[in-house]
Amino acid sequence: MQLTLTSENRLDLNHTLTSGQTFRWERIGEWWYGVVGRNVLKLKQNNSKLVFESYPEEVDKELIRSYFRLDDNLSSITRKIRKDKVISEAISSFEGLRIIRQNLWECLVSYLCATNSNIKVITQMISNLCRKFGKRIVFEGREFYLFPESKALARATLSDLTDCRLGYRAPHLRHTAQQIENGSVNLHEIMRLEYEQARRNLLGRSPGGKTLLGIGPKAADCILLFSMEKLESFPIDVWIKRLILEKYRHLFEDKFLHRLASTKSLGGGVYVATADRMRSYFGRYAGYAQEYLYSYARTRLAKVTYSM
DNA sequence: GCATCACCTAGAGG
DNA sequence: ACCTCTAGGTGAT
Repeated sequence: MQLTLTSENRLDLNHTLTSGQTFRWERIGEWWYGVVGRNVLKLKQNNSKLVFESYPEEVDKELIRSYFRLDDNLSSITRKIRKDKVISEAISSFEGLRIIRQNLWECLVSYLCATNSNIKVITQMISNLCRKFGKRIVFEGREFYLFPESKALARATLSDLTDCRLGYRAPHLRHTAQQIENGSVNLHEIMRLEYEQARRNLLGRSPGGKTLLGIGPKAADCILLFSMEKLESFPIDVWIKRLILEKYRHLFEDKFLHRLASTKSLGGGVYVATADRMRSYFGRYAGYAQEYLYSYARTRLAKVTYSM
């Protein structure tokens, strides 16, 4: 099957799949292989043609369209977020980079695992989880695994999870899986709320403690952006922090910049204030701006540690 | 609220 | 060989 891209729904598969949003895609030769929902997907792009296959079920164009958010009018969005020279250069360097529409549960687990880690290690953790708890599918002689159901992770023993090299995240993940499984947290309901309200729910505290262990402001923003349709969400990780301290100082007061620079990990207050400012600057598609800036920062910015 | 600290892990650099 | 640091942070005190 194939799908024709137009200037309205331009897509760059490589930029999109290497942007650190998802941890489940692998490039083998000229094809990208990944697992989406119940199927293995195999994709390649020739200019405006997107060729795809799937297994075991045949997926239709609509699934591809939805997954890569091809209904977002990218040229209109980039026009709206192109506020300055920095973002402008980022957009030009990564044309066709899109936000991927991820599954709620998979996204939650992925970003719970992503705390204080790096892409390579995160990919390994997720892969271990899928191999241990997900359904196996053999396609073209290769093994693939579906993403495990919440039930499977809620029932998992702690040692099964630590075997997946999750480290201190293992009890967080099990607790979170149990909250989902017993219905005390309903991701679909949270998704229906407005950004602020949804974020409060993800970070929420209940009398007994935190509802979703392992989910802080950064992880919450990623979940909101990648799986809850909150395109205004602007997650701040170390790369975006570096970029802000280098290129967007003028948006903040000196005193605040000093605080931002001096804290190794962004505490709640500093994080929220920074993210709020960036959201108000870029507007309702701030999340797209963040993705372009993130790719730009990772490839262009020198690695400097800001500690004053 | 706000700092400080501990925490799994793999890999790089001294 | 060993340390130390870093990497898409969060939770407890």
